[in-house]
Amino acid sequence: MPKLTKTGHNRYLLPRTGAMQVDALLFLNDALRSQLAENSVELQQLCDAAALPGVFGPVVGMPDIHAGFGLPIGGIMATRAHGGVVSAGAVGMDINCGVRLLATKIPADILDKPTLRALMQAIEKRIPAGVGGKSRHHRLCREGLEDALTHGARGLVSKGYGIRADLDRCEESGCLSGAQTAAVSAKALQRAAQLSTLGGGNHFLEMGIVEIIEDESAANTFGLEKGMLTVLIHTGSRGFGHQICTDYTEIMFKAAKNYGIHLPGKGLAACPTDSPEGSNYLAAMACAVNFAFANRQLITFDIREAFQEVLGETDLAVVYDVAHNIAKFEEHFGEKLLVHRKGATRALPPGHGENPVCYVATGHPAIVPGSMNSPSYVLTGTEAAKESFCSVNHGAGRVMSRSAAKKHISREQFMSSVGDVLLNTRNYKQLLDEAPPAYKNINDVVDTLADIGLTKITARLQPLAVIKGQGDD
DNA sequence: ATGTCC
Repeated sequence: MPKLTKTGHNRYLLPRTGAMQVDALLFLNDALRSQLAENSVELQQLCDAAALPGVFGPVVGMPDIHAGFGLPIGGIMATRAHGGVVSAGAVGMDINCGVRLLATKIPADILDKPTLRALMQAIEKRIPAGVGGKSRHHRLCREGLEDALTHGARGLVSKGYGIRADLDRCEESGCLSGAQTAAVSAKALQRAAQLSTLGGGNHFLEMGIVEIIEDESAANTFGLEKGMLTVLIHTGSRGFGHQICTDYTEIMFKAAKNYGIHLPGKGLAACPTDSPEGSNYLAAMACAVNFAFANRQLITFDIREAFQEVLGETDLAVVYDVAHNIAKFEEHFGEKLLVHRKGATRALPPGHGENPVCYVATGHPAIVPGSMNSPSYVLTGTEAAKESFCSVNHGAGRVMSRSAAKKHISREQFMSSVGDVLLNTRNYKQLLDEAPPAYKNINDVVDTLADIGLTKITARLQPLAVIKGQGDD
């Protein structure tokens, strides 16, 4: 493995060596660099990805990088659309894990704690959270599933679960083309009954306040105003996407040798993009992408209903909905590429034609969720971000494994790290692996990119009330 | 991330 070499401010390189076809490029400040061990798993994973056939360099590591299954989380791997490979593990288990931000016209300071608690309860009553969990929209899951998988949020809006403006403010307008349910296993389809559930792990629903505005003009365009209440939805394709990743990792792992592909491990199992295995994966992946868009659309519907019940208010406007685990065909450096973003958020620069019409002048918002009491960010892409295939980070990134967090974070540390934020804690021990000390400092992570012009900060959101999925104990 | 190992 090559030595991690500093090449500039907040900039490191793993120069191509051995089987690597291309370099790996990382963005780290001094604090984040010191948290990354030489020869660490995440660095090895970047080098492994750089050795796949048809990879178009560099493989990129974001400042929130940490070890994942195959490609690290916080990793971007572009492959040639023709002559390259697609890897299920390089998209991730939670296909189209992503965030949707809603803006309200409600000044956050008029909501006292009992009102916030009432809103939390009205939301929790409607949206199952935690591992497992069955949808309360049973009829939709039964009769509308095919439509949700092929048309995503668009299918739901046409059924009355939202408005046209919601779709205008979603990546891909809430529907990724190319979805084919025939490419999805029966086992995965069974797990699709989780439509409109939150899930566990790092997923959450959060009410927050627009605390700082750094780019007044972009904030205006996005409908964000200082002091106003926001709602952030962080979830993905649940057991459905998980099953598709598992299924196709197995299929690709077995088929790779037929294409003469040497795999560094199962996590990066890959097949040619135009092979039957590769194109079937992309057709199934699109179903999971659409499932997640539909999931966030239904959750939006439920949250609007909850606000109606408690406040008599349904004016919750979608600011944007963006994936951070996805593979998409895009053009970069004049080449047609398949960009795998795993724990990385697309951030197109101003003027880029793929922006939604309403956001062409600013570039679409790239929404970066914090964790519990950590702030979330609204960012935009820049011309300089073309270096990272128009991508920014996706969160803070783990600094402690789940098991290490459960072992080392004390009750006192947990309580003080949560501070004044209202949390639906049933048993704090279940939330230790999600507590802020288990993560890197999100301000460091965002500043690492902002300092070198790879992104521009629009606004910072401070959490007020957070709903996390938990088990029964 | 995940019916946290069919």
